[in-house]
Amino acid sequence: MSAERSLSSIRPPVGDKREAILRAATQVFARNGYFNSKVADIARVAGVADGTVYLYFKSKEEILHSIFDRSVESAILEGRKQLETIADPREKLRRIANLHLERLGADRDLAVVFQVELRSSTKFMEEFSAAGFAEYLSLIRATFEEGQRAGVFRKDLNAKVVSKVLFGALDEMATNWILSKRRYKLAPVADEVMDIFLNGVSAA
Amino acid sequence: MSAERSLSSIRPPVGDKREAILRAATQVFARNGYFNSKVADIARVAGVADGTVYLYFKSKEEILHSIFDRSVESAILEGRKQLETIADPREKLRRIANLHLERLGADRDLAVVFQVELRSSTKFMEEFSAAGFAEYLSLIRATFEEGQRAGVFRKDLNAKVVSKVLFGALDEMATNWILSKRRYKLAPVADEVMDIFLNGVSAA
Amino acid sequence: MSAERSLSSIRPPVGDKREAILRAATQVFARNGYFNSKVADIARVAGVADGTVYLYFKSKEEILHSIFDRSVESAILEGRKQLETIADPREKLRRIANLHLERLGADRDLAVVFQVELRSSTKFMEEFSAAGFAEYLSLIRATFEEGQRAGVFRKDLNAKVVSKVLFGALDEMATNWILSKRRYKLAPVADEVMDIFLNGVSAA
Amino acid sequence: MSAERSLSSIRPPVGDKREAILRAATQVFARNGYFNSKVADIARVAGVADGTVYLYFKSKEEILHSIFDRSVESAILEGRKQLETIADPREKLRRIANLHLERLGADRDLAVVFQVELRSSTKFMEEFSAAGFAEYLSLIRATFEEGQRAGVFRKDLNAKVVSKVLFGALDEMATNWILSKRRYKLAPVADEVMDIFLNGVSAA
DNA sequence: AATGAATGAGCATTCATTCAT
DNA sequence: TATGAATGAATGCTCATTCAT
Repeated sequence: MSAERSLSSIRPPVGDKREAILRAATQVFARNGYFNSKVADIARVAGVADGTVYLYFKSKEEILHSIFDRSVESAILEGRKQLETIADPREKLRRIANLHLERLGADRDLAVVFQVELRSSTKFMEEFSAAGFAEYLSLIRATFEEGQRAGVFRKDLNAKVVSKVLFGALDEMATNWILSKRRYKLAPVADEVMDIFLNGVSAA
Repeated sequence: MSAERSLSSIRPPVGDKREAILRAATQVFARNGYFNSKVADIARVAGVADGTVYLYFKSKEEILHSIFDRSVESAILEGRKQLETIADPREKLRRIANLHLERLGADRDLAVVFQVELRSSTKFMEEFSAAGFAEYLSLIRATFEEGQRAGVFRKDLNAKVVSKVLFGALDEMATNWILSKRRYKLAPVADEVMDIFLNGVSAA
Repeated sequence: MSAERSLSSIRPPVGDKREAILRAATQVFARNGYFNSKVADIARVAGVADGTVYLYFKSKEEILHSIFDRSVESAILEGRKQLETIADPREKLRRIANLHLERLGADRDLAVVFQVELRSSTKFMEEFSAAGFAEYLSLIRATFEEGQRAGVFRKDLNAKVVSKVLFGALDEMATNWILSKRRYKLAPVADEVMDIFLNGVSAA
Repeated sequence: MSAERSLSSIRPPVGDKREAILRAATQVFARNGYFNSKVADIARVAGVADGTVYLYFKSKEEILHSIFDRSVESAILEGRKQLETIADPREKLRRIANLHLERLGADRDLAVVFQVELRSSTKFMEEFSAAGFAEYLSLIRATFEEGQRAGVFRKDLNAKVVSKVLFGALDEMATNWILSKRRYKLAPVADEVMDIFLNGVSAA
């Protein structure tokens, strides 16, 4: 990486502008809302011309999709990687919860886009749901089912519902954090949620 | 009733048009999204002229607010009323959860507006949060605290977090129901959620 | 007239509402401009319902015409009457100038409508020109020609141009008075104008 | 010049579109009146898209202001320049009068905008008055005062009133020319006006 | 690849006018 | 006569997208 940087010409590396546009869009969408954001604003913040945006993205909507895709993809990758080193399903779920809130807590603008802007239309929600989101829920469900088989989680519970309950609880924490006037750390909230959740789903 | 109708003048009852517009807007917003909905569409569905909408509402945004206000107000009223007849805090929370999902499950368009359209902008979310929503969360929290004092709920839990966990779980059920291709009854899901939740928060 | 008044019922005399609407319109047009004035505003100021305006006038434009017609008509009538008692053409023109500025100076709103609003469109200007205005200019011209025949005014001048010069000078005084921040009496300005004018047109 | 043209790119010169829009707007305003003119009409006549108008002007109103500003500015510049070569204050005023009517007489549409459209609202009149118009009146007044000091004009006259009398007379000539069905040259009328005016204000 | 001037479809809102009562 | 709720045509302006350079 250092070699690449030192060798690279003054011209920015390929993909640099694409990144800049995604970062700019995250900021602009978070502060003005998707529908009130102008492509020109994104271009200005990214330091490129309006037309340049269309060299990297087909439309304003595709930018929103890309923000989502990029983040969920990396979240799932990192999640899977970390879970490999953990054996206990309860610890696995704790890890998922922590990662979930850590990531959102680390980038407020990104969190706003995820918690607010991505919910703007059923159409988008459906695509959103169809894509990485389903995979994310699956990861939770699979982990829970693993725990059911291992006898650490109640076998009478519907794993699908359980995974939604956990996701919903975490999602609500993130949304509340965004909207809260008070400034507090989001990640630690994961422990409180897991306390309730694990107590609710653990086998006697 | 038939007598009343036959005697009443041909003129529609006061508030008829306002109601028609709110109903039409709920449908239109639900199907196209708030930002993609045209006031002309709402007027057409409501069976009035475009200009008539502005005799009852100051702006398109005020229509969205009115849909929210009217529904939350009636939900809280009904909730409080029903809770009066119940003593057990666990049963109270079950009742809240049931009402929550029953109401949304009874009107898919309204549910879409609540679960999707009302989340479209931080600005609206903040107002939304500030208004009836905060009151709704309070109702849950107060009920939980009542249970803590009565010794039925764990005293080591933060009531604020607990109320958000419950709300988040229910909210997620509603959102999933809307987005689901499968058609199922939403209200019964409340029991599954409460099974996990109450198990998680009940005192040993 | 007194008999008529004392005999009239509590109900306002016929024409009362028409008058009220014209007065209201003069005020509203003067303060907001013709195009920015709403018929509803006029109705409110006149103390009648919106629809009532249309019982007395065919359209908003007709109200403007009526304000003009009524005023010019009465101005010409009064002008002719007063001129009958004067023999000297110079005095006659002085009288016309005084009446012109007295009338406008007596009702600022009316003056604004005359000096500003009535000039808003060539279409209106043309009609305006065709109607009473031409008659008014004729009155000035005839008086001047009378003076030429009597030998008091220069015979080498074109009476048409002269009448426009006088009208233009008076008109400018009125417009300036309206736009001026300073509050001063308009009528006395007539003497200053006539000093210059008569000196310019009088025979040696 | 031909070389320059053949070498210059196909791209039109900078300011070309702005000029085209101003010219088109002058024509459209003159023929339909400011309030009845649609921005779309202006765009069509200028040969540009509707949106392009807003790349050069902030609003429809700004177009009107710009027409006025551009013309008055150039008129004052040219006026001052020509006056430098003249010594006699009487000749200077004659020159002003001639320029005034020559300019308006040379572009009927522009004249209509000046004599009619710019008078449409007190608000505009006030701005209009405050801006270049005041400067124009000052130019006349200063010239008259110069003549008073030189002993060629009556010292008993109020220079402010005198300048308005002259402006008003010229203004009326322009307005009448616009409204007249007959087609005649406007500029020569200046001499007739000045004949009366100078006779009226000259010292014995 | 990059630019940014140009495009033109799209829409919330206003308000003169009508008409059932 | 009088009302005022209802109408619906009309338009300034925005902004995502294109494309000549």
